[in-house]
Amino acid sequence: MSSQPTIKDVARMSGVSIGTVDRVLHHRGKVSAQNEQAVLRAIEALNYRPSQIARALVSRKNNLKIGVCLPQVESEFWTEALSGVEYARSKLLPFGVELILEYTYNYGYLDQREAVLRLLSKGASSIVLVPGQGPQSHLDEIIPPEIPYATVIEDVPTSRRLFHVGPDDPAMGLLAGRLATLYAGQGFRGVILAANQQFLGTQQRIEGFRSLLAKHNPSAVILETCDIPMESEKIAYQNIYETAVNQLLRHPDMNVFYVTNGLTQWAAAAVKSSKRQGKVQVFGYECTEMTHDFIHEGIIGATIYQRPAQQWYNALMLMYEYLIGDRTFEETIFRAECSIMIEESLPFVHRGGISTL
Amino acid sequence: MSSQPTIKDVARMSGVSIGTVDRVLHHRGKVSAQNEQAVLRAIEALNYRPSQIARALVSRKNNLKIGVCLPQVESEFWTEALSGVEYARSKLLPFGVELILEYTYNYGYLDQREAVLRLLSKGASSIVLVPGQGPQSHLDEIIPPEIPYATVIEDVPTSRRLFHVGPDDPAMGLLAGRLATLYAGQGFRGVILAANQQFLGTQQRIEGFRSLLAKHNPSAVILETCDIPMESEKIAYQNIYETAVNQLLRHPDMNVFYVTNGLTQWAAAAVKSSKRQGKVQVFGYECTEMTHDFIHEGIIGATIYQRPAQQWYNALMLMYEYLIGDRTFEETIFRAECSIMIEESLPFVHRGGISTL
DNA sequence: CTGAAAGCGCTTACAG
DNA sequence: CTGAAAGCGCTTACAG
Repeated sequence: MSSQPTIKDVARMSGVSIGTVDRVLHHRGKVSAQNEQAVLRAIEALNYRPSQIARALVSRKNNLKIGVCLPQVESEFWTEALSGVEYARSKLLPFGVELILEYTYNYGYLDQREAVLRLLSKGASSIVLVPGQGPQSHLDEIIPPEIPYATVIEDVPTSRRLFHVGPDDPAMGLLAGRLATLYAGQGFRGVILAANQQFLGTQQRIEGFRSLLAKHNPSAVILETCDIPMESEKIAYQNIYETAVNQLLRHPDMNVFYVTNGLTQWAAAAVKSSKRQGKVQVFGYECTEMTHDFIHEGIIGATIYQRPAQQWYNALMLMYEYLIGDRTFEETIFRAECSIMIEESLPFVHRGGISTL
Repeated sequence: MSSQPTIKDVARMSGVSIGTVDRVLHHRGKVSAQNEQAVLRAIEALNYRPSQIARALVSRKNNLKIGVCLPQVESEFWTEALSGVEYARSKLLPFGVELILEYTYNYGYLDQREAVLRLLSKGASSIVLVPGQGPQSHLDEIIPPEIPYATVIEDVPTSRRLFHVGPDDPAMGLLAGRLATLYAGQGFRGVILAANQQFLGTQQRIEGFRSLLAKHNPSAVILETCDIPMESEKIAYQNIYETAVNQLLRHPDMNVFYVTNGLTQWAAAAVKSSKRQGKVQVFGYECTEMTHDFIHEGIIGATIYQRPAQQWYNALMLMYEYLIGDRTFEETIFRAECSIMIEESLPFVHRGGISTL
C-alpha cells in the first residue's frame, strides 16, 4: 500500500543528490564509480521506476520531435495509415511530443532521401517511416547514425532500424489460400493478380498462397499469375481492372481471383462488370467501403485486413516509449494483427481507425 | 505550432490568479460571477484543456476509485478478463486512479448485491461490472443513483448504465454458422451444446447460428440441442464432456459440434478421446492454449474469440475518461472486436492479453 | 564529478 | 471571495 519510491528515496538511500541519481539513470555526465554503484544498488533495492507522468510534465518544455515519413498516394490504405498517425499525435501531444510529417510521392529511395532531409531540418530527433525501394543499405545511408529510426509496413531487416511493425506476409498468404479454398472448394481454378511484385512481401504472400493450395487443395489449378505495373496508384487501378477483365475473357472456367494487395476491390469491380458474379469470387487484402460492399454482394469472398492505422499507432507509441527510455527491444519485429473480413465478420471490425477507442 | 495554453495563460487573460481559474474549473469554492465569466471566456477563447499529466502528478494520492465486479470462477475466460483489469490498473495507477475488485461466485444477483456493497464500503465512486442474472431492474436497485456504472460482457439495456461493452451475440451466432458451413459443407449434421441457455446472449447465438444455416446451408441438419447445466464452471466441464461423449455415441453420422461458449475445448476433448477426429469438427468460442492446440490438430475447425481482456480494458478506460469529464456518450453500446481463430489465423492473434502492446 | 535551484502545469492548504 | 506559496517527481541549466 505504501506508495511508489521516488527519485528522492533513491537519492536518500544512496547518500547522493537527486541530480546524481538522474545522471546514472540516463548515463549522462560523469559519476564516480562508487556513487554509481550505490545508486544502482538503491534502485534495485527499492525497485525504483521513474514516473512517466513527471517525466512527461518536464518534457512539455523540451518538446520531443518524432519524424514520420509515408507515401502520399491517392488510396484508402494510406489515408487510413495517416489516421493512425493523427491518433498517435493526439495521444502524444499532452506528453510534449510533436509529430512532424513528410511524404514521399513514389516508392523510390531518392524521393525518400529528400523527405528524410526535410524531417531532419525540421528538428526530428527520431524517425518512423515506410522504406522506399532501393538497396538494402539505403536507410542507413540516408539517416544519420545518431537518429534512431523504425520501419512500418515494409521491413529492411539488415538495416540498423530499432524495430519494425508490419504484417506477417507469408502467414497472410497462407491465410488467403485457406479462405479461397474454403469458399471455392475442389473445383478451384484461380488467377493471381500480383501488384508490386518487386516487394518481398508480395512474393511471400504468393508463396504462402501457393503452398497452402499445394498442401490442402492439391486439385487446385492456378491458371496464370499476372504482374500489375504500379508506377502510381491511379494507373494501377486501371491496370488491374483491365488485366482482370482480360483474364475473365481468357478463362471462361476460372472461379477465383487472388489479389496480393489493396487493389482487391478493382478486380472485384471487373468481375461485377463482366456479370460473372456468383461464378468468380475474389480474395485479397485490406478493407475499404468498396470491399465492404463487394463482400456483401458475394463478389469478394474474403479479404485480410492488416489495419494500417493500428500499425502506425503502435509504431509511434513504441518509438515514444523508447525515446523516454522506458523500453528496450529484445524482439525487434512486431506483427500486425490482421482481421479476416467475410460477410459475417463485417460487423466486428471498425474500419479505417484505431480499435482502442 | 505554439504550445498548448496552460492555466497560467487563462489566468493572465482573465486577470485573476490561477487559484481562481482552478475554482471555476472544478466548481469548488465561491467565485464572483464577474470573474467566473471572465475565466470562462478566456477558456473558450484559448481553447484551454487542463493537462492530464500535471493533474496526475498532483494527485499522486489516489482520489478516484473505480469499483470492479466480476465472477471468480476457474476458467481461462475470466482469468483473461482479469488480466485486462490488471492492465488497465497499471495504466491508470500513475494517474492516481485505484481499481477496487470484488468478486461474485455465481451468476445470481443476490451475490452481486453483496459484492457491490463491499465495493461501496471501500469507497468506490463508480462501478464496472458483469451483471448477474435477475430482474432487469436489479442493478438500478443495488447501485445508488449517484454512482455511475457500466456493464461488460452481458448487457442490461433497460438499466441506467452509462454504457455497455460487450460482444454482438446475434452476429457471433451468424459467424459461427458461416464458419461451420464453410468447413462442413453440404453434408452438415450437427449437434448444439448450449451452456448458460438462460442468458440472452446464448439464445441469440443459437438463433444466429440456426438462421445462417437455414439461409446458406438448407440441407444442414441439427440433430439435437443439448442444455449444459452450469452451476459451476468445474461441473460444467464434466457436463459438457460427458454430454459430448454421449452425443457422439448416439449419432454415428454427426460431423459438427457447435458449442455456444468458452467450453468449446471440452467438446473437442471428447471428440479426441472418441477417436472421431477427422470425422467430427468442433466450432465455438474463445481461445485458450487448449483450443489453440485443437485447432492445430483439426479437431476444432474454428472459434470466435471475443477478447475479454480487451473488453475490460476498454470499459475501464471509458469509465476513467468519463470520470475526469473528458467524455460523453451519445452511443452507449461498444461492441467487442472479435477474432476468427482458424489454423492459418493463429499467428495473427495475441492470446490472453491486450493487443495494444 | 556533484549539489542546489528553477520549473514543467496543476491542486491544495493557508492567509488575507 | 481571492491570491501567493508549497509541492507532486522529474530534468535541465548553473555553480561549485
